[in-house]
Amino acid sequence: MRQPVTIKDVAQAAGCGVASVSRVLNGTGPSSAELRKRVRDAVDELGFEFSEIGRSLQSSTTRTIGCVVPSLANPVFADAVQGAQETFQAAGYQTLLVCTNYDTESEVQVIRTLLAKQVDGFVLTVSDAASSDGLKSVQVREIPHCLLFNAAPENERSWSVDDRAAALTVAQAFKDEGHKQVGFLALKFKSSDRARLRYQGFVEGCAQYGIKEPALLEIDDDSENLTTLLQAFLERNPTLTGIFVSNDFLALATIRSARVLGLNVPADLSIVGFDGIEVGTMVEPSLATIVTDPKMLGSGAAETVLSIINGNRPPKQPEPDLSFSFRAGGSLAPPAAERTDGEKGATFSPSNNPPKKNAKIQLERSK
Amino acid sequence: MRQPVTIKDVAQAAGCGVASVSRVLNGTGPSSAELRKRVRDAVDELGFEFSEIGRSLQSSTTRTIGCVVPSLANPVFADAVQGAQETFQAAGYQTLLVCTNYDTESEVQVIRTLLAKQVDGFVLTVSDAASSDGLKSVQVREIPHCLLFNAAPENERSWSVDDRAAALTVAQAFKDEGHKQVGFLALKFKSSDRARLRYQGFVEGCAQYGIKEPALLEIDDDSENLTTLLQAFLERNPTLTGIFVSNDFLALATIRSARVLGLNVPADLSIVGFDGIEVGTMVEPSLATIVTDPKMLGSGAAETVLSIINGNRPPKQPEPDLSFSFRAGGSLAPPAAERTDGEKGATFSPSNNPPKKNAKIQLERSK
DNA sequence: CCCCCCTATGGAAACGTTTCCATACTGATA
DNA sequence: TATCAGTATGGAAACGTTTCCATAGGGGGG
Repeated sequence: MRQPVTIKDVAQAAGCGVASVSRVLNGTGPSSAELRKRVRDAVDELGFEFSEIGRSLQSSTTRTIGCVVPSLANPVFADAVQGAQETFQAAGYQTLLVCTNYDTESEVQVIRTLLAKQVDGFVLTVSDAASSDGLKSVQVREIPHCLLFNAAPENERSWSVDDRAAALTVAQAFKDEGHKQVGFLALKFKSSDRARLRYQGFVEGCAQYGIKEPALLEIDDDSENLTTLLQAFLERNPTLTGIFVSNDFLALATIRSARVLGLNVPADLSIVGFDGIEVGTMVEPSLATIVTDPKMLGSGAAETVLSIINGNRPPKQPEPDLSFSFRAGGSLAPPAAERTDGEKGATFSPSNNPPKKNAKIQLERSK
Repeated sequence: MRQPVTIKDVAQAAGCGVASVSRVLNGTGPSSAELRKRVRDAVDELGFEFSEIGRSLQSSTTRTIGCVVPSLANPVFADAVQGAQETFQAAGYQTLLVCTNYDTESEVQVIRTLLAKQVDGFVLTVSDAASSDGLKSVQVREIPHCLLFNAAPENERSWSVDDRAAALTVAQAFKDEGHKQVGFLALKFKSSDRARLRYQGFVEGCAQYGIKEPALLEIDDDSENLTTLLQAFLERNPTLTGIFVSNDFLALATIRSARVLGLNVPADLSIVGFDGIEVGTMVEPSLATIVTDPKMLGSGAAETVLSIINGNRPPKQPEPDLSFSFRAGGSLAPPAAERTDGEKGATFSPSNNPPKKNAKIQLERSK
């Protein structure tokens, strides 16, 4: 590695002072055409590029933003990060990304590290916004920041889905299909204020719609033995007809496990997810879920941070109750006992995009 | 934002010189117990933390790595980035992440920016390693780096799947099922050396196994109208019985489009994907695909960069032909005309995890 | 003709660290 | 007692920029 070509080398090669080089290259301050040429020639010859770190030291600004999320394995966060990163980049900022793996310990530590790196701002999804030490460090230093996916505590901004309201909607959907007893399944329940809010809203909604208080299944390890856990859960709650799963990915895994257990989704067990990832529309039956727009949220949080940095008014975010929508899908249907069409047990009945057996193209291809 | 507490403030508060503060805090050089206490007290009182940028200027090291990938929307890259990031973080390095959105223009530009930020190393997935200007900039500056997913040109290291060999395997799988004419579907074909290698290997494999040269369907826009394009493609190639799709996500979308067109997968059209994303095992029929381990690749590339930085021997990567495996799935089966079991047209026949209708749990729940 | 203002330029300070070097003190050895 | 080794400490340079300030020359207005 070699990169010892500094502004001084350019100045020497061009036969002028460093101040002149800086002025010419940055277009700040006057300079003669002749000097400009000499400087540019020297730059080309030496392949000079400014070092941002000298510049940062002087301007005490790094044009770098810290971005902290639990994981990229969940496409919700991947999309959000991408949205934030694009927005920042368009404004000339780079993004320093860290995943905490839902670990509170490392959450506070990485935030400290980013702080030491003198980032100009933060976009963060913390495990619990109300108690995060990492968030506190950011607050006391008064670094521009915005939460993402977290419920905003007092005096904080956050771009997020209204988890409680969304969960209410799910409860209503279960009610509309005639379910009387349902469950709630979440990963990392303890370390996520989002999962807690969803559960809370769901409990509330069930009460409101006359559904029995939902049974809670909380799993820690990464769905290694989801099938076993699900089986035990269903044996403990034999009259359950539906489960609200706190994210789509886990919901799909749950459907798979249900199948392994010989259950028909949705006839024996309805599943509703959360997030609205695209593959949910590609599977059979399609996944009923809460649709969100993570990329927009990430981008919005980024805009908010930029506005704080620039002293502008922060952008308006969508109304909380418009931050999500319910998407019907084949994985949610009336429980088998409730069915009126006698279809009980009809496994894999197509529930979206039903094949048109006689479609034009098939005829054409039949030879 | 306020953070004007520097080592000088600490020195003043502790009544000593800055050199002593540095020595005490970094544990370098001798110091008296009494001084140590005074310094630590001052630090606590002022809430001092080192600024990495002063340190970087002095040490000409940033403990920051540039990480460039096309997109995070594809879980393959998200996983790889996560793997790389974790490895770097464990070694005390932060990751500066940029997505190029498959745009060559911005690829070179962001690399320049990262270079100016004085990153200590790079992990990159470029659109075409053989011709990337961005990669060249990194090379001439002799910054430690490692490619990821790209085929390695001369004198370059890369952690990647052997795309060509994997595509050969796919061709063989099609042959084994009795397919005689197949197609290849890819997104961003032009701007990805990976897709090109897969195509090339597939063509080669088809020739080798006596399959007609595969028809190529290349789509640019994000599968907006995939169904229409697929329909036109199938009309142009009416005897096609299978398609190799260059990534799993697109493969799932293709299956959906095929269904919309009234086709039965796999009876009318077999699909094989590439990547091995987990949801491929959750859908019905399950997706036949090439399984890779992106997180491992990302982590490996990171290890390689670290070893270059530290002057160690780079880690050994898995043998090219062990970098992937074929996963059978319900989306690949003999073409309908070839079938011997008379099952033609049996839509949605379960192909994995077949429901055990009389499983214990179902009996228990039947009341 | 003097003064002032404008353009062009360079020197030097400042940003926050680390580290080299010098100084001062303490015992211990010769 | 003089010398030496070792510990404890502070001053100052260096890292690569930007920017303030000073200098210098030239032209125009009084």
